[in-house]
Amino acid sequence: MDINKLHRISDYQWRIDPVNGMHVPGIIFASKDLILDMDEKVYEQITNVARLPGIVNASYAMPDAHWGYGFPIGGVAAFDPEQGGVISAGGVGFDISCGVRTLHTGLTVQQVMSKQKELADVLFKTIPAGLGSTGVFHLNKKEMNAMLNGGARWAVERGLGDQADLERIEEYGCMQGADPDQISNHAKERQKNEMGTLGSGNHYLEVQKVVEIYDQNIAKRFGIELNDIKISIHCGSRGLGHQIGTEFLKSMVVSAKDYGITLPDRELACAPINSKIGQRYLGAMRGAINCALANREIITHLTRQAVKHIFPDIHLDLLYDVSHNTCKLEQHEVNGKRKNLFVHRKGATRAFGPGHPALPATLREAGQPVLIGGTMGTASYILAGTSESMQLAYGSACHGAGRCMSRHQATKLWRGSNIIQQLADQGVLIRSPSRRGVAEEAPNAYKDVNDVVKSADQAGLSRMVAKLEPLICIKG
DNA sequence: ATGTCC
Repeated sequence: MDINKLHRISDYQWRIDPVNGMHVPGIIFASKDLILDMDEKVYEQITNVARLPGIVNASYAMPDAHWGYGFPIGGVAAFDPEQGGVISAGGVGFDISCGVRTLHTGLTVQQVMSKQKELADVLFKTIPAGLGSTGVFHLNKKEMNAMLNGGARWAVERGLGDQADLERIEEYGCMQGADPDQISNHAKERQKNEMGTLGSGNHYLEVQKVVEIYDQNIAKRFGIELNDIKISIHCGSRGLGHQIGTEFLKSMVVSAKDYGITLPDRELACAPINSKIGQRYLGAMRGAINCALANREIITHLTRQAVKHIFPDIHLDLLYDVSHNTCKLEQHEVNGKRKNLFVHRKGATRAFGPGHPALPATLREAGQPVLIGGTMGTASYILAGTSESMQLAYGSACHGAGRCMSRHQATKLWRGSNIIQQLADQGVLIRSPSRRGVAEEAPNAYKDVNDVVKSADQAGLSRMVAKLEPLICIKG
């Protein structure tokens, strides 16, 4: 990106002044080097989002921002329903409520390393992964609707998770306001055999080691110590979310004209929040959020079973679960007034600061855990939401490393088998049904997660708490 | 991301 088009506010905050129909400025939170490496398309997309009706404050981009469908991935934008604000299927993304959860294990590095291969194999055998993978649970129509309404709470009620997990999930594991009637039978059909599956692409399950602590006080509150073994799960709403996104995107392109909305880009198809289709999408998307929460809960259940095969006395407790493709109704202060806003986070993590009422009592003083997934062979990070972040971008932070290369380009440069061998030499065991998938996800196809996280910390979006490195990765 | 194109 041409940095000369931006105004420097600080080393980690840059502004695009509103021009040509932009209602608000654009704000990018990133270091100069990360911005120089961003595609020019990201600039275009940030400015296009700023042209949508009812946008409040600014169109934001997180340090891991890259070119997405309509909105940039790493984009955050909030809309005011009282000012004609819109909701956009492309602003949420296709993999609705894709997210990360991290589990404590209580295992030592020695325990895991002495059983590294066995653990990798049993996890790979137990957790279905890959494109089109199906699970051991099959939902009839009634159960499908119960799942779409109940989320992780539905899974726990059926013995597929712990009650204690629920307070460690955004929305306490159940997104209110889901409307399964707004989800097509086709979307439900695609999902009925896919519960408890990882999926493909950048989705994974990782066994990780805590290698660095940056904030002892918050780490202690989160239950993180140096050399701890954690397990992180990254996946979303599978075929259901994708189908909902596809269908509503088409409908919103058509309906935009009816509502007098001029789209700066077809991919930014959207509808007024206070419109029939806007409300329908909201109900469907909330169902997909519950689908992703239930999916991660079931995968957690399967992971607990798998780990018990090798370590019978170990039980995994949930640290936290974050979603990073959502649109949520939240209260934020705008010019000194509390406003109800619909906050789109696409490839961006909610990062509420200390004291926020949405956080459970056990985490409220520390701030929300922000779980940042790396790539195979590189680090993941745990951060904490800050008070400052609430003012900067509605309490939001980055979500991962962010791609810097297309999947196609990656498969031209690398072979999956070589990547797996290289990582094995570094002590990281990979298990995947797809060699090509591994090549597409090669660590070097991503930005340096260390730079991304440092920018998020320095910009004030979140505070670095701990760094984790992978030992085992089950890759979709 | 995705029954990797209805």
